[in-house]
Amino acid sequence: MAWTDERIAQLKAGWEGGMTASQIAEALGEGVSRNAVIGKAHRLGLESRPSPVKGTEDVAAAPAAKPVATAAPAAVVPVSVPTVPRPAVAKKPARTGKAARTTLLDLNEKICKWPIGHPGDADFHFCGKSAQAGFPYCTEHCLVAYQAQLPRRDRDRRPPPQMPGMPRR
DNA sequence: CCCTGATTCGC
DNA sequence: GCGAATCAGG
Repeated sequence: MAWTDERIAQLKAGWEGGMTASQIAEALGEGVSRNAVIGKAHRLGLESRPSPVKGTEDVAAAPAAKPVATAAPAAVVPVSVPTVPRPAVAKKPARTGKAARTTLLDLNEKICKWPIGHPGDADFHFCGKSAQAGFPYCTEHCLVAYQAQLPRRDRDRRPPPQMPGMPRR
């Protein structure tokens, strides 16, 4: 897939907004690897977000003039917001703002689909953490979703509440 | 094992 | 220019 202006803008927005390379790759859609994102980010000169592995050192070496550029990117990205349905992700955590929420459009096999809140509510979203391989949820929510069977005598045998209009078995 | 970004290098 | 493979680390 080609790096159109729009996709580059999306990449920049994500990168500067603090999304990880793989998150950006997922947001950009199928066929985009995190390597592609990182490679492109570097070629764009967007470089050097503190890598967990590379030292953001500068300890005694730097003579004071290191402003610790971690300050908020201020007004990040108006991007070129199209008037048409956007494929995914319009998130910009805005650093100090609220966390990026995972919407329906962000979901894929690798993302925890545990719902947070109620559908229809403005703030309804999904867990969004990395799903356990082979499961629809992250480890935390797998623990909730998949529980070991209790011994029969310990189990609550009352029938579950019946929803109105639900067919009876 | 999961993940992170960085770098290399054949295409 | 692109990105898979690899590296190096959490």
